[in-house]
Amino acid sequence: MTERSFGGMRRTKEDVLEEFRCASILEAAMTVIARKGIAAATMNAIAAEAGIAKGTLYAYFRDRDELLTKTAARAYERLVEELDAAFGAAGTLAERLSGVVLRQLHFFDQHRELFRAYLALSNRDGAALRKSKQVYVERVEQLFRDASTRGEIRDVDPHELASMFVDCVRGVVLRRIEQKSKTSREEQAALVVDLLLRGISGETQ
Amino acid sequence: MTERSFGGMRRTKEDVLEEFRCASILEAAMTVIARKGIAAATMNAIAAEAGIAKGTLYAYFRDRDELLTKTAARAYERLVEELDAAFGAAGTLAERLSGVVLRQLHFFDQHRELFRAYLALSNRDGAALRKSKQVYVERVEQLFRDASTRGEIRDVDPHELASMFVDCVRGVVLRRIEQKSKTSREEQAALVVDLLLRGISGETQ
Amino acid sequence: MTERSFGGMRRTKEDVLEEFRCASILEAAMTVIARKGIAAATMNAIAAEAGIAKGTLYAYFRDRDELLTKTAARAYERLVEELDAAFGAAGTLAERLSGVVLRQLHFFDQHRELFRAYLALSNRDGAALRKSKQVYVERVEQLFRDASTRGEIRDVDPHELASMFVDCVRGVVLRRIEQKSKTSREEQAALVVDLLLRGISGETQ
Amino acid sequence: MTERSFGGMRRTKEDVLEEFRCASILEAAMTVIARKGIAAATMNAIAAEAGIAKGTLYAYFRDRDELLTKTAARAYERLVEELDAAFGAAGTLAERLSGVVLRQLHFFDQHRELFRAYLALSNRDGAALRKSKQVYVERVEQLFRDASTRGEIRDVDPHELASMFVDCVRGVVLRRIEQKSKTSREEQAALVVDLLLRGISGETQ
DNA sequence: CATGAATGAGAGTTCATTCAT
DNA sequence: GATGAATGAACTCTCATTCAT
Repeated sequence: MTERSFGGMRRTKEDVLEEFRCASILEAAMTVIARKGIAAATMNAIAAEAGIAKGTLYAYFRDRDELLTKTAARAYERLVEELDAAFGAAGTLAERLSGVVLRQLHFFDQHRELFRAYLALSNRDGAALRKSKQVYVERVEQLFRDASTRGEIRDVDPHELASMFVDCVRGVVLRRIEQKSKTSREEQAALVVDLLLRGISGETQ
Repeated sequence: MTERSFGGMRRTKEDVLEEFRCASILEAAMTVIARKGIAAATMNAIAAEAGIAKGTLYAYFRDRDELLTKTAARAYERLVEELDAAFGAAGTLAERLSGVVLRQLHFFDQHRELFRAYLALSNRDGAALRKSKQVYVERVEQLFRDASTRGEIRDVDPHELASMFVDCVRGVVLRRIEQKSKTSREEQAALVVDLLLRGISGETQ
Repeated sequence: MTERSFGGMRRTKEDVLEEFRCASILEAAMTVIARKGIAAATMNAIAAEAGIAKGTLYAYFRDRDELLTKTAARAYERLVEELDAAFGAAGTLAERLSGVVLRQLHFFDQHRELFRAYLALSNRDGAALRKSKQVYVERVEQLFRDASTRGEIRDVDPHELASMFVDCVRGVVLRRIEQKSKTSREEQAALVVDLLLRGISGETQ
Repeated sequence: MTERSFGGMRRTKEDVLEEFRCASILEAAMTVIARKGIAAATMNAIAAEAGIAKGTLYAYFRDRDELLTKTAARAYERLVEELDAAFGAAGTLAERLSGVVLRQLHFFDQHRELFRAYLALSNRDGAALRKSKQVYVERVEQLFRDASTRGEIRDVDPHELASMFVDCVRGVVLRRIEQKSKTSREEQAALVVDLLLRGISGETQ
């Protein structure tokens, strides 16, 4: 059971190292983008931030485009990881949605810089990015499907619904960061969810 | 009636000319961005599109950044102009919102390329842009204020409401363009407005 | 008859300027290549030699490849210009060929550095180069055609003949430069021509 | 019979190994150059072709320059080996020269790619290359010396003669490859030799 | 010794900006 | 004021070379 016993193990070891390097480069890219925007995220700057040589970047990513696209994808993954617990929580739709929004507000309150990276990166295109974005949206979508199954909500295209929800939350975070909103996270989360659930029609309902 | 007679007039004349030049440069910038994206919108390309010399751009804009930011601002103005009639129309909130969404979907269906410019430009920052964006949001906001006054809707922060509405519509347009949505504009508009008004809670309401 | 009289004239003026710039860049390229070889002929080095900025090169040549190929073409043109009188001279084939060889030896004795450029450049490919090379070979070819018409030589494919002549002369120049040959130009020229005309068979002929 | 018993033997053994390694690296270099040209012959590509690690190249060659120069030298050696039989054959000068040309045409018809390597490499300088080139020329030279001794040809500097012959043959091969000549190898060989022997003067001889 | 990940100097190229005309 | 040739800083990307494993 030594490392030598299984060739596969050694392979894995190298893979782990490579993965680790990739990850720290992506991390560095996110940091730089968060700090100075995407245009200033030069290969030079990213390499410096990662503490490696410029040329080394090209050992892990074909070119700048691939690096940035994968950075975007990684950013979405990070968000999904962060929200995983919230997505998996039990409760009514309202409770679960509130949980998600709250967690997201919390996450970006703590990693304000990261949000700049999201905005800057989310317009890029590329299969990898689209896939990661999709994963995120699908998690939200599932919440609505569940609620639909349980008869909690009326019948609406869950993909469109999830997309709109995501758009709204993104906007809320943006405004929160820009305007240093004084409203508490809880209130903001409640507002979004309340609107979505009850709509804005007159009080009589 | 010599040129000297009315200094003020001449001033104005020149101003008009300057404004006209500015406008056509911004127009050219939007065209280029729509066609090839923001990265390809070099000073060269914009000048060529505008039919003037590269150096002349600097007589009207301090640098590329100012030019792009003002282009973004102008893009929002264009949208507001386009939607002016819809904003001013009479009717219930639902009717008016539907009108706005519909008009916007229609506008971008016809000027699909323009939407690329919006996306590309909307993340820039700068006072001019913020102001134009704000004008757009405020027009929406007013719709909600009116409805609130008339008791059509319950009491919700109209600014937040308007912002979310804008976010949602933008998302709808984006998905419409990306996925070449088959749903009619009318259906999509109705869906958005319906959701916003009634929420998604169970059918019983 | 002022310059303004003819739009065409002004046009020409600009063209002349452009042509002049191009020419001096090509000159610079040849100098650099002659001095350090083709690999060291970087855009930087060429620009420095020409006394202009690196970026300016790209106003006159699409990229390095085009610049180098045109440099090669220009080098052949120079040679042809240099040999023009010799090609046009009257006399027997032997006299004319001797004149050509002699002139070429003379030319490269004076511009020894240039020869390095020829060697370095002559292996490149590209239509422009091929054409200029062809012009050179065709001038030689014509000498043989004339001689053939006049019955001075037996019937041999003149293109092949010219090519071989060119190859031989090139070799002679090369050896002359490398070994700092002590033989006089006249002797060397005579040798080449004599060999070509009489061949090397036994004295009895 | 331990390893220590014959230091000399071990030395030799290692030398053989080293020589073998060197040879296969040079072989690999030639293959790469023939396939993609000299510019694409990176240390990486050569190592990959040779099936060894990049760093190992530096155990056998000081740097890229030495490797390429020795590759050029090796290329000449290969040619000489190929022509060895032809050089050693009996017969008149005409027969022997024809044999050499024919063999060379044959060799490059079969290894057309190799010729690219020759052209690309032949302009390099360095003692090793010069020496190998010289060996090749000297073999040709010997043919002329023999013929001279036997009174077959008139008295001409055999080195110059050999060099010109080599230049001509190179040219013929080049044109043959470029223009996919339809003439048979035999005819082309005969032409070259005939010209050299009899010259081109009028038929009357 | 062989390896190949890491290095970093330096290549080609682009383009915002300036300024003499 | 308009022009566009010229600039040169800055960018992406390559690759010969080194050195810890």
